[in-house]
Amino acid sequence: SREYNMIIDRLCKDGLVDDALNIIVGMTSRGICADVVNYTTLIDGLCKHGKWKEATAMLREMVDSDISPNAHTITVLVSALSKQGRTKEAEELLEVVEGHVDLDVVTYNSIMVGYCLQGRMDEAMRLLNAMVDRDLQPDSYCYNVLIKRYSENMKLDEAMHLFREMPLLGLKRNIFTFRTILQGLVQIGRYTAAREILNEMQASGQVPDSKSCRLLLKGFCKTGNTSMVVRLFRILEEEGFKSD
RNA sequence: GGCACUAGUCAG
Repeated sequence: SREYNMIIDRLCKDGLVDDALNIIVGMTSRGICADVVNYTTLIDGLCKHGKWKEATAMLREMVDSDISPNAHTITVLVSALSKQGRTKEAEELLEVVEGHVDLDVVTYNSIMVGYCLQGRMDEAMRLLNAMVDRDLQPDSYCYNVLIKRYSENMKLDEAMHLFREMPLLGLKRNIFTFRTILQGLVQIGRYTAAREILNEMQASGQVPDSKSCRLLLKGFCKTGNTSMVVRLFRILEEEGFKSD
């Protein structure tokens, strides 16, 4: 069934969801039982191509075949709803399945992203706390999303607070975390803070990626900070001017 | 018990 799933997934990601659906139909007609992974993969494909009706039909078919949805399945649905701004329905779905399905951080994060997209950061933070309440440890991914949205909304104090909180919770700040916070700081002209973060980053052994360097370079060029410009230029040089 | 493995989160 793994082999089938690789095909189903490939077809879905190539936009051939109808063909993917036919694979499942073909499986059942040959007496091969599609499993939760197969259904989830297809439902994800259907959701991502706007075929919500078909997606819910597949969910029903799955449940009718006595296959219980798992965290992945619920995440796929919740994520689709959230991205359409249907966060209320997404939360309702969670309420229905809580206690039956072991939801994980990714599931809650998907709704959190939905609230972020609506600019409802208070609700997004509520979801972060909901994870903790359910004994789920929010991961770097969750924090990166929040930091990014706070930064984009010019709420750098909130963003910085989360950024500082990460190591205290044992969360590793990766290249995306740093890029996001640097982007935010440069955007509102907090160059000194940006420089300090760069120091911190290098002190912790992280190499700033070229995107981070370039956005910093742009900022420090504007302020005429020659030493920083030179420093950033050197980092870029060592990386060989990659264009990611 | 450990590792690996086919699906999910704005890291476009």
